[in-house]
Amino acid sequence: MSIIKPTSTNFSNKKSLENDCLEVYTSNLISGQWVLPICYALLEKKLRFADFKEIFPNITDRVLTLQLRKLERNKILKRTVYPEVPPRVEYELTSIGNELKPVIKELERWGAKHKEYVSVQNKINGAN
Amino acid sequence: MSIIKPTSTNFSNKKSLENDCLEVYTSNLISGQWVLPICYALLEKKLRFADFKEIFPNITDRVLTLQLRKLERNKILKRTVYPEVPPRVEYELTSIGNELKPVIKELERWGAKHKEYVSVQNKINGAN
DNA sequence: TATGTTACTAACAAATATGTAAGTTATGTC
DNA sequence: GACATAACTTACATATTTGTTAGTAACATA
Repeated sequence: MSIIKPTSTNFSNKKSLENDCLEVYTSNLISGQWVLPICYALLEKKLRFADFKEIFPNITDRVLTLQLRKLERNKILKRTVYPEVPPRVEYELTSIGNELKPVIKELERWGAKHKEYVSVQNKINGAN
Repeated sequence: MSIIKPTSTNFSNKKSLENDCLEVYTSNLISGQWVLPICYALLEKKLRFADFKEIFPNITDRVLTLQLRKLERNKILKRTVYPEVPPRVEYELTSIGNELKPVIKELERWGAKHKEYVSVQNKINGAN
């Protein structure tokens, strides 16, 4: 999400891993601090740039733009610009974007279980 | 995965997002370039340090150590050191680690669909 | 006493992601 | 003509992750 060097070890490792492992491919598509929350919000309804800033008061214009553009590039959302002034831009999930729902649900489900697991383990081991 | 500043904007955003969104919580736990491949490999059987290096020839000792330690810290895997020389250390998934299987499957499923979606879209739009 | 083995660690460097602050654009309304 | 507006962009700074290279420990065996 910014400038990447197609010649770096990092880049080539990333590419070969995402080629070999579909789960890494997906993980790379939904990486980015605000990507999942953005998709989550879009599952409910289409949103404008300013809507996101209201939902996520701590995101900056720059990072919001970067993450939205990445999602657009990967066809997870569609960006519609209305030729008005001041500009109006709407973001909505594509069909494959909408299909992220079960993925997100699964992540949530496991996350809840993990939290529970950790708290139980900590009790057993008498952590404070 | 290394030194983090608990006072940075980045850190506090991350924390508040993972508090509010379970899917972000999970995503943060399975982030790290080699984490999912490591877990994937461990779903089949327990492995030693050198086994990982054989499976992933491009990972370095340092990064492998970092990622394994992160997984251990988060109780996704268990590290067993045998008091021998030369040392023998075995890594295996905990029960919650094993439960990552359906998560991984879901990520794979969506990834395959996404690849298909993108290729179809490209045909429609006459991309070369 | 020197060597080999395995699983690391340390010091440093590069790459990538995120954050800060200050513009810019185009046009309708005052 | 000056101003407000929404959705950005730019230049720069910081934070975090990943990679490179060169060790280290501890003991069994040669």
